[in-house]
Amino acid sequence: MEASEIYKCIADPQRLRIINLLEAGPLCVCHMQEILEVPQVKMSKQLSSMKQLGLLEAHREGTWMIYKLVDPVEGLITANLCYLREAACAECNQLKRDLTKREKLILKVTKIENDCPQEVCEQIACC
Amino acid sequence: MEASEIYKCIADPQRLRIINLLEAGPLCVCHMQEILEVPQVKMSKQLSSMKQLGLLEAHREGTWMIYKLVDPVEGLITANLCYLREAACAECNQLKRDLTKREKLILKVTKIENDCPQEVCEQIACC
DNA sequence: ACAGTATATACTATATTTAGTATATACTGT
DNA sequence: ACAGTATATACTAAATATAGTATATACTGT
Repeated sequence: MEASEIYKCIADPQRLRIINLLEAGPLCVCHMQEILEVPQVKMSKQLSSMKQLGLLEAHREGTWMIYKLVDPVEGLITANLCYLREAACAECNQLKRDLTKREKLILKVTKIENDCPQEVCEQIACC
Repeated sequence: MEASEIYKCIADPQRLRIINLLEAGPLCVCHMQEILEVPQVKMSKQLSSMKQLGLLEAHREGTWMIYKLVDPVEGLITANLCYLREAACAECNQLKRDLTKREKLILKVTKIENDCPQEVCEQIACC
């Protein structure tokens, strides 16, 4: 994977936010949509481009698609997330807020068992 | 300066090479052109966009324009150059070759005093 | 004032990226 | 088989970025 491709990817704030979220653990599309407040098409297209690039992988869990960062995470990604989280800028605050929102959402969906069947809850990070 | 703007900038391999060169010291446009082997227009336009973005600054020295990274260098830039130079990838080798070429060029122009008057030689890094 | 060198800009053509609407696919529970 | 939910894709319009040619500007030395 070329460095320039990775930079192009994270040059889009929305895509950077996706990576930031996934670094904390796998998530399904609909939850990312909810956290980032973007329309479904946009979410889906961005995820698919990042998957194609080789940064993400996905598997199906019922009707959900669960996305996660490939393992091992691309070093350039890790280095930049690490840098940005330390920095004190508007963009970085956004990333932190997203992580908080993620925590809350996970707590919520974990409690409503109808929204998130037990066997799924135990397997994946997003519920 | 937004992180995404910086990523957009270094997402272009050519611009990354320029930054990599300037991190080693100021250079005039024609020398960068020679090292990177790009047409004058392209060089000039890229430099001007990076200057506008606030990454570079320039001053005139006779007919030459000497470009350098702003001081202090944007942290995100430093962090990424640092990372890339350690990495073992095609792009990174290119960056290293550019620095070698820069050394050679500087040695050369320093010796030919006609090409590079003494008072300029002492002031700027590129000759 | 003029020729030469270095650099920048205007203008245009072309390619790339992004966003939106509509539609398709994959799966679940009834 | 059918309705509902989640996700992906095709197609199109619009915005952005890039590259090339020609021309302009800034300076130097004669």
